[in-house]
This record gives sequence, structure tokens and C-alpha cells, in this order.
Amino acid sequence: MLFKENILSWYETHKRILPFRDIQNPYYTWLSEIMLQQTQVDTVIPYFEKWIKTFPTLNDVALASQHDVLKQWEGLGYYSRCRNFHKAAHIVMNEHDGIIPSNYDKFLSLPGVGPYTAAAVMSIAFNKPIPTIDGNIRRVTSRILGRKKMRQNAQARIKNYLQIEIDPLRPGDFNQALMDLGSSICTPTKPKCNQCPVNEICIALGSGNPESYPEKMKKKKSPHYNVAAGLIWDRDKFFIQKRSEKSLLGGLWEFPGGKVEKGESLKMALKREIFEECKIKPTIHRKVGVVKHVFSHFSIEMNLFHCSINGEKPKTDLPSQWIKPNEIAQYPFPAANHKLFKILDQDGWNI
DNA sequence: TAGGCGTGGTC
DNA sequence: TGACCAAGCCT
Repeated sequence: MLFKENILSWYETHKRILPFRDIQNPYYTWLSEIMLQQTQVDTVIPYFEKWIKTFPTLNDVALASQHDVLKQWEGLGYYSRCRNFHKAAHIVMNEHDGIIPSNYDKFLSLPGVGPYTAAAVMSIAFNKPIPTIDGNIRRVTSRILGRKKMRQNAQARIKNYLQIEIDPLRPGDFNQALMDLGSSICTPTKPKCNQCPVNEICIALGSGNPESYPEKMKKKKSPHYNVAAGLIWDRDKFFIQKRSEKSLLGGLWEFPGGKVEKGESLKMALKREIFEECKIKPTIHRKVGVVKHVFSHFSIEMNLFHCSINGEKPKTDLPSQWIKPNEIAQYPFPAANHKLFKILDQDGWNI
């Protein structure tokens, strides 16, 4: 049985038409691979199309402000991907004459580009026979080779195996075929082995329980926090501040506030947080709403209160703005804030 | 090297 | 409905 022939002929009949596929444009390939990190194809498509419309070339990305690129990324998550891509665009423009490097090591050295992304861009955009190893391919090869433990040793073995199997004439298609196989047939649970083009050589299937490959890692339970935030009004404008680039949700805008400490009421916590962040003691009015939001490693329940400032001026080290409700669209906010905006829109934004 | 880093979909 | 999952990278 010919592994790569079967994989590629399966791909020909099953591949999806995607806006970032079959376009020989390294910028499109690079951007899509960054967006696809830990993110499903259907989520990425609208973001990709909107981004390309706003920034048709890599030079447009380099010329844009971080604020503007984050605005386009808003809602996609893992915002360091966006900040790193923005930095990398500058490097390509300034140090590579605007040409995306077609050399693996040079491309790998760009911020936000790791072994997966470098291999994907090299193989898809530059036709270089370098195998990609992502979550899908790790699972597919774990099952084909019958290796339950996917640690350092196995990683090298996967690479060796794929380096031999990869089609030197169509390396990009080969890599994408294996990833598609992993996401549609060789799924983590309930794999559709009867539809698999390489089921005859799969050791995990032969073992009778392919789903048990590879061995799953135990995950830590993530903590939950109560959070209070203030919608601080001065006449028809409210106060927002920008999060530090190095923090969680770095570079996005938010309302002042923070975690509720043990023994604190929501309003006590909010007064304390606003004083710590802005050095003012606002009057806290009614609660606007509560939203629950799950992050990658913890969850929150955010309670938003209307506040007013009694003539005081907030003093903050972070960039800040007074904006009107209709100006929200200009600022990149995290998803939890957008949930609050929905509540505010229904509520009429009135104190 | 294991943990930090978002979000939306699925069951 | 909580737990898991999805085309990783950085520190």
C-alpha cells in the first residue's frame, strides 16, 4: 500500500475550497497559518477575509498601528499571535527588502513563527519538502505507527517517518492532506476508520481501540474568579484603558476593575480596584449586568456597574480614553466586554 | 519544560 | 453543563 498516493488521492476528492488555499501568495499562507494555530478553520475564514480586505499586502500590515491590527484580530484570541505577526511584518519590510524569506531557518527566526508554521509556509508557499507536525498529524501518525506516548522520542520518530513519506513534488498538498485527514476522519473521538484511506496500515486500528492513541494528558482544573468592573461616566462619555502589551489580552481596551478578594463585596472590590488603577473614588450606581466568560486557563463572572466621577480626574499609568458608546467599534475589546456591550445595547446604556 | 495564552463548538 | 477539543509559540 502506497501511503502518500492514498493520502493524496483522498485529498483530491475531499479537500475543502478555502480562501487561503491554492493561492500562491506567501503572505496569505503565513497569515492563515498563524490564524489557524489552535483555531478551527470555520472560525478563521471570516477573520482572514476581513483582514485581507483591510491589509491587502504585508506592507499594509507593517504600516498599520498595533491598535489597528489588534482591531482586526479582536475576538480571535491568543493576541500575541497578532502582535508577533505585526512585529514580523516590520522585520520583513526593514531587513528582508519586503520579501518573505523562503529559507526555513530565516523564516523560523521571525517572531511568532515556530517549527509548525515555518514548515507549513515553506511547503505550501515555496514547495519545499518539509513535513509539518501539528496536533492532527501527531494523532494520525501516533495511530498509524501505534505509538501511544508522544514525547520527545516519538516526536523525532514522527519527523523521520514523514520526511521519508512526504511527496517531494507536492509537499504542501501532502501536509494539508494529513491535517485534513486528522480533522475530518482520524478525529480524537469516534474516528471514522472505515473511511480512512490508510486504514490497512494503521497499527492503532489493528489494536482494536484506535481512540486510545495517543495517550491523553491530564489537564489541571482551572480556577474561577468573581470580577467587578466599572462603566465610569463623565456626562455622555465613559472611561476605558488599554491593557499592558505584556499582560493577558495585551493591547486590548477594557473597563477599570478587577478580582473580588475574599471577604469583599462586589462594590467594595470595585471601589478598591478603581482607586488602585485610577486614584479616584467614584459613586457606584446600579449593576448593568453579569457575564460569564471562560478563558484558556481560568473562568470569570464579570459584574459591570455604572459609576460616576464627582468631578475627579482618573490618574492612570496606562493609555486611556473617554469615549461615547457609538465609538466602541473603533477600539479592540476582549470577548467578555463584547458580551457586556450586548447587555448595554439592550439596556439603553442609561445610568 | 511545563505552564501561560482566547475563543467557540461539541457532547 | 462542565470538560474537552482545534493547523502552536514563547518563556
